[in-house]
Amino acid sequence: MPAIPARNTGAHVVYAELKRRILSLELKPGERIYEPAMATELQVSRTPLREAIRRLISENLLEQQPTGGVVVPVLDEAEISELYEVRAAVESLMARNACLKATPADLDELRGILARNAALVEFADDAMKQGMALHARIALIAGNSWAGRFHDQVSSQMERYRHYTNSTQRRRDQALAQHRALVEAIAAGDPEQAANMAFDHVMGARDAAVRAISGKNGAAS
Amino acid sequence: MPAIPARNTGAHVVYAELKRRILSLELKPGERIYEPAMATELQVSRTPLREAIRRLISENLLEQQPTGGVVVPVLDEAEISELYEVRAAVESLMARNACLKATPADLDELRGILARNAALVEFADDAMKQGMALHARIALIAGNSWAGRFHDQVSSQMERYRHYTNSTQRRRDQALAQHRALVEAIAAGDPEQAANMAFDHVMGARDAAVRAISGKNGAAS
DNA sequence: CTAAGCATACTTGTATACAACTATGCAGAG
DNA sequence: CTCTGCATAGTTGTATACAAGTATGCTTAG
Repeated sequence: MPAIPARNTGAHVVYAELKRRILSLELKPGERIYEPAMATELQVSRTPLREAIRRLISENLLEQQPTGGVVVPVLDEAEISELYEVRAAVESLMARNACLKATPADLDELRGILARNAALVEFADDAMKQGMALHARIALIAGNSWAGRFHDQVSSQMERYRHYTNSTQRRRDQALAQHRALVEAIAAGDPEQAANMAFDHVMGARDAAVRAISGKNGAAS
Repeated sequence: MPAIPARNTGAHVVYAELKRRILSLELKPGERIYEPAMATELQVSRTPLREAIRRLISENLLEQQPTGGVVVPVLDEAEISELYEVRAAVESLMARNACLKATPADLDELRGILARNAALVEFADDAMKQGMALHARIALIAGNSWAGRFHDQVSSQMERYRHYTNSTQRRRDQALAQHRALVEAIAAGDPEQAANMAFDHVMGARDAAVRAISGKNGAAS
């Protein structure tokens, strides 16, 4: 029982389910959504379904066609690079702010996450989750709710590209080292350096992702 | 006649009208929206109205209350600072990218905007519009559509705070000088410097806005 | 055989009716 | 007098019926 009961309306459930399917690629990019069929499948009427669809359109997780009708946006490889860049900009800001606001307790927390991260560096999925945990914690310390919101949106979008950007062991080691350096920069109280480290770290991830993709394409074609 | 017919459904019209009222503060912060009354006023049924409302909630221009019912979000002065920071991060990224991609023609375009801006520096409203035109052009040159989207959202939000942040003549002169320096940094092809100039420029605007607000409050209380 | 026009089926957009839920005020017990 | 419980009015959430628009395939003229 959450402190705030948190409205659990049908439209919300449908929204969550559709979002899950989109991010997991269960709903394939390019696929069109027909309201009556989907409503039947999800056991609701078209009204709450439409509400969920509209919301997903706002979040760029569905696309309205000029002719009327919605489709799952196609994956555009060039977009990955853009998303990483925006994430870099936002995380850079967060690192800067976190640096200015972090308490000793916050620093302990970050180092704790780092330690857990180090223990899991060889497992791709867990390592990624821990990495996200670190960034999430920094976001919290930074205390800029708008930055947090945009960061969440970008992260959701990137989720769809997960399959393209599988990390290598080498890349994970590098990321861990960069995370360590970032936390130490925050601890040192140098906001410029913290911002730069965060930016470069994410941009490094971007480059790795772009290479991974062009590699796959190059091999395939 | 636009090349793309651009679906003009009732829900879209309602969306635009509500957004206009929210941004202009015609709908006052804290005010609740009752669907039947608003639907009658806008001469549509509740269905398209609700669709518009949902979309505005997604964009954080309306707020859903836990109990059910939507209100116009209250203006929180602390939020202005957050919004400026996010804008700084995004514009900084855009400046960096624009620097890497700008063609000679692009540079001419930017300098042209600067010239028009200089001519209007004493008129607060026009100066602001020209300033936005410059940033919009840079966004276009940067060619990161996601950054552009987020930038638009932040700009919309800031619109609501316009009344608080009236610029002074001194501030406008300073902004013009910074814009000139930014364009020259882009022209010089130094992405780091361009990014830093854009960041510092917007952060300067943030500080001015924060001072203006605390000044008003200090004087009032 | 090709292409234009039309009829038809289907999809989305809107209105309205109904159900579930929330808040407010009053009555009555403590 | 205060607080609890309930009745009632009003609001939001959902379903369904209808209207408007879109695409598809057939028919027919060239």
